[in-house]
Amino acid sequence: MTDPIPLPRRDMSDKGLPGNVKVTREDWLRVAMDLLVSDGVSEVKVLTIGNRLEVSRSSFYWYFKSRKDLLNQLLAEWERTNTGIMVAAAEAPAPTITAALNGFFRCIIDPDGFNHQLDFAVREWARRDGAVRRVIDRSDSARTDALARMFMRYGYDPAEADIRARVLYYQQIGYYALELNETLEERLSRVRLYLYAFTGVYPSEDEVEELRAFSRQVAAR
Amino acid sequence: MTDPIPLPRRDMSDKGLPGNVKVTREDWLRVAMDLLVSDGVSEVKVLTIGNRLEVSRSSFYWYFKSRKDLLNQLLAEWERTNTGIMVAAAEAPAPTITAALNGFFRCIIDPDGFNHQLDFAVREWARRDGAVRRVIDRSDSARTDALARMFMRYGYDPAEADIRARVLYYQQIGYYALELNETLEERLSRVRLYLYAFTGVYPSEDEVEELRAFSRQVAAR
DNA sequence: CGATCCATGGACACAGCTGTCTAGACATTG
DNA sequence: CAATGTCTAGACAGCTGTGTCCATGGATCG
Repeated sequence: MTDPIPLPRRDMSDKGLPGNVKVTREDWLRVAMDLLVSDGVSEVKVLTIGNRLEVSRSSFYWYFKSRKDLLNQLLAEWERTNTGIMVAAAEAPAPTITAALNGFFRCIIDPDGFNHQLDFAVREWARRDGAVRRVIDRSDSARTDALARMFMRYGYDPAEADIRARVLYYQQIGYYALELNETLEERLSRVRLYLYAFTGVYPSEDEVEELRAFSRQVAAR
Repeated sequence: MTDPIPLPRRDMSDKGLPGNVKVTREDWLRVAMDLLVSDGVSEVKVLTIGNRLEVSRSSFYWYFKSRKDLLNQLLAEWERTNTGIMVAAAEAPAPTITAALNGFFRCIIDPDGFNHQLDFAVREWARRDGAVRRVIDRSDSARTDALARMFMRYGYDPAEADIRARVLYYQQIGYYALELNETLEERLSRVRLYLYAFTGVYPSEDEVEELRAFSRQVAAR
């Protein structure tokens, strides 16, 4: 982790950094992203980030033109990651619709997959910024379209596929909006009926068990 | 961005207000609620409200102990109204489950019913305030419980009723979270399939038409 | 060694918001 | 009429946040 060799220059841990450098541009971005995710855009403050990095606030302006400049880059980062992951999950091949839906839920559950806290922070941000609003609208369309195509691949007619995609996607966003704190077991106990409610088809026991196993495995690490 | 929008000043400049009085405590509350709904809790500022009322900011402190005092009353107002309306809609008698669901949607659609913008503003507020968070949790439970009982009244077994209530409620919250701007006709074209997706049962043509008629009537006024 | 560049810290100006204090303005009441 | 209570405006203090300016410290390279 702490190499005596210079160059890696991205860990805040020690002085692998040359000269007077204490933090990098990536450090500023990383802490800003953490703040955006945990506390919302209004808490992404130059002062706060500087304090966390234990670095003077004015150093910020060496790396970024302004606070707005920083925020734009956070938005670009969100756009680059979150939507692509969900669309890919919806497009992954699977033997049945319930198995395909499992793939969607795996992407939702996986901490390395869809970052719902980031998604929601950006969504809140969009409430007061028209430019952000437009970026989000594009992503929402891309996601629901991908989910509708998923249903269509398993024989749902386009109108029903569209509705089921919307119900599924809206429901998932709503689940996050509510910020419930269910236990893992509560959620898992409902897997079978959720899969049924979303598809109109009962999943096989193997499929139910597969999603439960995946969830427990994720929770364990 | 937040330019001084004048306006919501009361109609007749001095409507029987005695003496030097320009605005009432209710004026402060009303404008504060408008701001909460449209721009979120962070925009509920004493200065902003005072400007809109065209009244000195310092008058505020005659009516309220502090900004926090004002916010507490807005929260109480929300608690008093929004949840009760939705629970009542879920409990209203109806001949079929699809008709009962229609009742829920009517409450959602009616501008005098459930105020989703307020609901969402309070939800965002709760992200950074534990006390608000607890108030909301109570309401969410009350709402989903009422919806589950609605499904059970039409013969769904408790487990399935619970899931369908959650899918319905989460989906509705998600719909608002996305802040889509569909046209009325887009929404209405999906009524039949929505009713089917949520219940597993196709609604009668009369039921579909009844909700559409209600929507158009609301939109017209 | 000295010139140069990168990165930082601290001072400063400025803006927005909350909350306090005081001097009044105006009706009501005695 | 005058005393009282109710409401308001404006000045002021204090805090937090952004952005600019300038001096300085350290690594690197000629």
